[in-house]
Formats: sequence, C-alpha cells, structure tokens
Amino acid sequence: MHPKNLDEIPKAYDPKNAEDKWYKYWEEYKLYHSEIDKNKTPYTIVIPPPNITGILHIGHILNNTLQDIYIRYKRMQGFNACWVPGIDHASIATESKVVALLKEKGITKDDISREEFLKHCYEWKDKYGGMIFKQLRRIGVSCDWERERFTMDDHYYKKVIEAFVHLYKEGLIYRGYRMVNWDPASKSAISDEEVFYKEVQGKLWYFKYPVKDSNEFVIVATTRPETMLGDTGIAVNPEDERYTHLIGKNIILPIVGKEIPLFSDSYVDKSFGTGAVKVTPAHDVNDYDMGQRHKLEIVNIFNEDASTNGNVPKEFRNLDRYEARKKVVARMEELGLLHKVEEYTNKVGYSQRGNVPIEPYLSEQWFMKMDELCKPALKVVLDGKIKFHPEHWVKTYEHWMSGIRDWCISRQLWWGHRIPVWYNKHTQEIYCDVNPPEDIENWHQEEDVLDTWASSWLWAQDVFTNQEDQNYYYPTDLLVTAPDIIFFWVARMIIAGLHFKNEIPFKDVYFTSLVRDQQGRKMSKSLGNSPDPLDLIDEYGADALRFTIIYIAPLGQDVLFSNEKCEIGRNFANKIWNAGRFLLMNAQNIKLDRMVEYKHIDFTDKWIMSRFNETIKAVNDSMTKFEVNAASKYIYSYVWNDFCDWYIELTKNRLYHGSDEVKSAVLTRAMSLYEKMLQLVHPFMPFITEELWQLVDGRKEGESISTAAFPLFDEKLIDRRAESEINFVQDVVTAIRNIRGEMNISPAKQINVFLKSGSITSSQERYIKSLVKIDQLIVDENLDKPKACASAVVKGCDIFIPLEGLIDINVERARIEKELSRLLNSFNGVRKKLENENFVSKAPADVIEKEKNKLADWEKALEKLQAILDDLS
RNA sequence: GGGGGCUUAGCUCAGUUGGUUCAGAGCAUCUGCCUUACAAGCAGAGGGUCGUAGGUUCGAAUCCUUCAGCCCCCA
Repeated sequence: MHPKNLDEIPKAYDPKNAEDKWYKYWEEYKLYHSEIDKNKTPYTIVIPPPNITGILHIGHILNNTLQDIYIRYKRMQGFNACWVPGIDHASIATESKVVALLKEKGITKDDISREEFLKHCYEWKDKYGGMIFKQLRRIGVSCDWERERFTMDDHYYKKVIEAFVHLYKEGLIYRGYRMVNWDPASKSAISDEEVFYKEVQGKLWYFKYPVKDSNEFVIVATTRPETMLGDTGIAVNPEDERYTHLIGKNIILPIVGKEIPLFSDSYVDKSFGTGAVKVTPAHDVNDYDMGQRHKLEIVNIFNEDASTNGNVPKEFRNLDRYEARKKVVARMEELGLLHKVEEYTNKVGYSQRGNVPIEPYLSEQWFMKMDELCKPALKVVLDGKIKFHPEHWVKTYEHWMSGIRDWCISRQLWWGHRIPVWYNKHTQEIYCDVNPPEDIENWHQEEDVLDTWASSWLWAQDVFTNQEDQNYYYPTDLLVTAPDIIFFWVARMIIAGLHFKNEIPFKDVYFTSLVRDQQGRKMSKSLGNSPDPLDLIDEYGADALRFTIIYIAPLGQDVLFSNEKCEIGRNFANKIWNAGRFLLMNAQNIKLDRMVEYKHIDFTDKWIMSRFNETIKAVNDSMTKFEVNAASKYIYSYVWNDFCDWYIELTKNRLYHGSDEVKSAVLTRAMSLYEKMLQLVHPFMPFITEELWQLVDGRKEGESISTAAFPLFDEKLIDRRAESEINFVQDVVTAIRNIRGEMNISPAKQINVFLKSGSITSSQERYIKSLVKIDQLIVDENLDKPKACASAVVKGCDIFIPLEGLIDINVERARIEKELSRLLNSFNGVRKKLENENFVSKAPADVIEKEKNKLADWEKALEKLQAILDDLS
C-alpha cells in the first residue's frame, strides 16, 4: 500500500475541496456511461424527469440520492449500471410561465402565431431547462449524461404521436362532447388527477323559486348562486314527502323568467339544505348526469375564461363568475327571493397548475378508454410481477385502477405534442396518422396538444432510442418516485409498457417519503419552510446532506427535516475522515505492507472482520428489501461504534508497543479494512469516500472507488467466539468506566483493578488494561475481595476496584442495591415462568433451555452481588 | 361516505415469523474529560405501564376485537 504522503492532514473534512474535483474526474473518465455489454447484466433506472420549470428542492435530493445509491451499489457489484437522466416539457406549467413572461412584454398568445409562441417556449427551455441537472450534479448523481433525454426530442415526440395513432386506430381513443374539469386561467381542460380540493369558507344561499300557478315557493340552497342563470330543473328525493305534491309542476326561474320542471331523483340528499336542489346540467357533474336522466335542457352560461356569456340576461353578461355571483345575489334580494344566507364550509376543486377554482365545463375533448387498458396493468401489480415498496401502495393502486373513468387527454394549449388529427375542411372527415394528409391544403390540424402524462407515460421505454438498447435495458429495474404521482405516471407507464411492448416497464417501484418541516408541515414556498438544497450543500457538504436525508427517512413514512439535522451526516463524514487521518498519520512512521496483512491476527481482528461481514450482509439484505434507511443505520453503527470506538482504540496498544512487524501488520490490516469500509459507504457518500480512497493507496489515473468492488460477504469470517471474547472485554471495560464515573474518579487517576475469574486470556487482560487507565490489573480465580473497594459483576466475573480514601460507602451501596434489584426483577420473572407448569409443558424445549440458563446466570450474579453488599455493611 | 397509514423515552423513530439478558437507536438533557484521529469529539448517567379497554396464548410492544386521537388519498 502506498498512501499519499501528507505533510499535514486537516483536522476536519472540507467537502468543498473534494466535491467539485471528483465530480469532474468522474465525468472526465466517463465512468457512468453505459454501453451494451452482453457479458454483463444490465441494471437500469430512468429518472423521473423533472419539470423544465422546476427548481431543485429537498424532495429531489431524497429521490435522486436513493436512485444514486442503488445505481452505485449495483455498479460496484458488477452490473452494467445505466441511469438515464432527462427532463419533461411540462405542458401547462411551462405554457403558463411563458404566457406570464410574454404578458410582461405586453404580448398575448392571440398576438402571435403558434410557431412564434413555441419559439419562446424553447427559449425558456434552453434557459431554465438544464438548471436542475447542474444542481443535481452537486449531490453526485452518477447518471449517464450522454443519454440525457427530453420529452420533446424528435425521437420521443414521434413515439408519442405513434402511440396516439395506434390507440386511435384500435378504437381506444375517441372524441367527445363531455363535461371536463376546466381551468379558466389556462383555458384548458385538465384531468381528474390534476384537480385538488381545498376547504373553503363560503356561504350557502337559500333562494326562493316560485311555483307556477301557485303562491308556493320552493327553496333551494346553493354555494354557487351565479349558476342559477343556467338552471334547467329542480330535483327532489322521491321519498321526500315535503315535495311529493309538487313533482311534475313547473317552476319559474327568477331573473331569467323561464319555466323549468320539478322532478324527483334518488340522487338528491333529503338532508342537504331544504331537500330541493337546483339543477344546472352545464356546470356540475352530478347535475349533468341528472340532466341526462331527465332529458333536461343544457344551458352553458360561461365563456372559456369563466365569464358569463350570451346565454344569460343582458345585464349579467360578460361578468367574471364572482362578479356575476354578487350581482345575482343582489338581484334576488331585491326581488325578495333571498330566503337566508348561512356560513358554509365546502371543498372546492382547484387546478393544480393555475391554482384557480376549476369549472366543470362542457366541451369537445379527446378521451382514452381506460377499462380494457387498465386490466393487465392492475394484474401485474396484484400478481407481484411489479413490486411496490412499501407494499401498501398496492391497495391504493388497486382502488384507483378499479374505478377509473376515461382519461381526458386533450389540452387547449400549444406547448406539447400536437394531436395528430386533421379535419377535412369540406367534409369534416377525420384523418389520424403519423404523417399529415397529402392534400394538406384541404385539412386543418387539431389545435390541441396532449396531456403531459400522455407523453411521459412512454418514458421508461422510449428514452432508449434504438431497438438494441431497448432490448438490452428494458424492462428497467427500479423506479424511484413520490407517491403523489402513482396515478399520473406510475400507473400510466405500466399501462403503456404492457400495451405497446407487452412488457412491464420496471420490476420494482420505490415510493419515497414526503419531506416535511420540523413541525410536520409540507414544504412550500409560501410558508418559506423549504430550504435551498444548494445552501445546505455549501454549509454541510453534499455527502452530509445525502446521508442525513437517508438516515432520517424510513421507508413509507414522512421525513421531518430541518437544516440542523444535516449535522448527523456532517459529523459522520468527519468521523470517517478522522479515522482515515489516524491511519494515515501512523502510516508516516509505520510501513504498510500487504504481505503482512494477515499476520499477527488476534481475537480483536477476528472480531472486527466478523462484524464487517455481518454488516455487509445486513446492508445487502436491507438493500434487497428496499430498506435503505436501515442499511444506512447498519453502516453508521459499524463505522462509528465498531470500527472507530472500539477497533481503532484496540489497535493502539499494538501500534504503539508492538514490534515493527506487528505494527506493520496491524496498520496494514486496519488500513485495508478501512479501505473496504470506504467501499461499503461509497454508494451513500460518494465524494468523501473517493477522496479518502485515493489517499490511502496509490491509484492509477482514471481509477475510482465508484468502479471498485462492493465488499463481498464471506460467511467464513463470521466468528462468534471472537465476538463473545470482545463482548466480555467491552462489558468489563464499561463496568470499570462506570465505576470511575459514578465515583467521580478523575480520568487521570491511575487505579488498580482486580478481576476474580479463571477464564480471562492474557490477551484480553492486555486490552482491558490498555482501554482503561489502570496501574495494576490483577487477575485471579481465587482472590479475596480487597477492603474499601467498588465492585461490579460481569458474566460471572467479579470486578473489584480498591478505592481507599476515594470511595463513598453510601454511593457504593446504592449502586450495588440498584443493580441487585434490577437483577432480582428479571430473575423473579424467569423464575415464575419456569414454575408455571403450563409453560414447562407447552413451550418449545429450546426456549425452556434458554430460560433455565438465564436463571442460572442471574442466580450466580445475585449471589455475588449479595455477598458484595453484605461486605459493605 | 370509501380506502390507506400512524399512536413505543422530552423529540423523531427502530423493534422481521409472538420467546435472543427486549423494552432499543439518534437527537435533546445531566455529569466528567481539550486522553498524541476526531470538542463536528471521548467516557458515563437519567428517562418509557409500548394510545385505551378487552380477548387469544404457557408467554403479547408484536396476533384479534373495541374505543379514542392524529395524518394522507379518493368521492
């Protein structure tokens, strides 16, 4: 081994130094570029393409760190790892940003052509689209940048169009005049999944509608008074006796003045309002359904921007919907038809993009039939061909897939994949194909573009742009994504994969946690509780951020994040740094020599190798089960508790007092173990491990820890005997330190220790002595308890520490009594168990055996403690 | 209303098929230490009737039921 010669190794790890340097190195040597290699098994991940309008937030850190951990882990295990990055054009989001941008310049979409507008979109994309990847590089993602894709790339665009044509020709896509969720801000339809419901403090207005040819009124309650201008009926529950006599009569619609029928429909809830509801088929989904059932007239009263149109009385026209509301209420009051107004909390659908209340709106749209498409996609998940982690998302998926309605895929936007349909100007004939009709002058193309998800649903397959790549890399192995797009994207990718390729798109889906703030609130711009990951990287380092978020994010549960928590990762990085510093400093004076790596091995070495191998196994098992958080904890505990706290301390005795060959053997071995430990940690903390890996031995140009082997589990190195030998040393050492602490013995004070035991090896003695400041350690099977001493009992061994003049008998008595009563409790518990005949007759033999052993051990310890206590009084 | 999840130490959470000296970890708190890798550290300590009430069992944090509280998704 040839560690770098360092004049001075800094006391603390400085991430800034390492991060830029190594990322450049990795890119320079194209370490993460993947090509087809038939001798290797591929391991493929496609990135959930971030939005070109998006900026990096803490959720991206979690998501991409997880992907990077898997891809690095698999790469080190010898797989042909391929992580495909890319971005999404984000139709609505981008278009609304560009519209806003143009508005600042005084330009509206109507002023310019479609082509000009798209030019502005591409400008936007060039300016902001790549930003997020610059940011992601800072956390060390090992993507294959040569494979970066965009959902509007020519190849991908063509695939989206082909898919549409395919489905159209199969009859799975159709055009229809339907009620859709309308976003009046972007003047476009949106899908059911793009609507979110907000609780809004509103009012419930009670209107009196006169019954024709009668003095009676029917009172209806509504949260949306303005829609009354489009009412075409009044509905009551058929079992509602209050209204039975009115069924079949006509009602005079106030303000408008026309007659509308009162009818019964079991949909009506008797307990809501007065039990009579106004029916506006053009502006409410349920009313639309009722309208269909009862053949009601449909009166659309809104323009595309949700202002009132020509179908309402003159003075109410061209008003914004909320203006119209005020005016209608005022007029009703004037007419004496406003019965009362109540405070009312209801849920209002908002557009996820425009963040304005959506309007149920009738319009001509394109739909995809979902029934048949869903069936195989549901089956592969229920059958476990695709596995979800955590598994409980399967239920949510099933629930959604079983009750899904047809998908509205057209958007009244320009930015996106334009629907490949042409209408004949003369005959209205429809032409749908990848290529436009030859006599193009007789046709005009559909203006609408596709819903963004109807393009990104091909992501997993068509980021691979040729057949060979697709055959080799697809199906991909893992998808890591947030659960909130399980329907939008995950489900639809599965549908697309099965329908177009007859193959699942990925084998495992890892649903990430939701990152919240310390109070459990969602991260949001308006709350200002969303930290900028780049600031965190600057302050703590990329590895620290990566490790922290994994360490605090258990599978399937929300993460409560705060900036200060990054100290976990920073401190851990520093711990790793300093362990390396210790070894490197010693290497200045002690020769490292691979030839002696396995010489002079004792139980401490066997123990650490055993622990290392147990850790490898635990990490592998956790990774297989997608318990990355658990894996991080095994690593943390091995590095900190086993390697640093104990093993390094244990080596000091031999490093400082051994012969030259012993020193050399011990340091080489420790260095080699440290090197392997770095390889174990690497997928989680790529930068610091690369930095140190390059320091501990000479490396060739282009060599990298990221392409070194992940440590292999070797069962032969598991050594229970060495483990129990160390455990005994640890227990004795801890007991002695405890006495020092409790008795307020200064750490500098030398003490003598007596161990009454016949089974302690001289090697164990030496280590005990070196780990506690001891003047004399006397070990004897038959020694007598010295006067005035503090005592403890560990695994059948009495520990006596003479403390003439230092000991407080009362403190010591309290200590022993406490231990005695703790032990007695446990002892009695087991004793009762063993006295219970049912237990003895029914419990398995091995369990009984264990309990008996416990009882015997504790009994001995109790006797010893009792003797010690007696001696004190 | 339908579906899913959660409730264990002051806080955030582990705890796999019920039995391992099982009641744990990290953070926070307290005490003592600048011990030649690390004060971003070391060594110790205190702290919980495992949400409630039942049940199954020789044995329950763990399985079943009840109730309470909290969160998410869908309508």
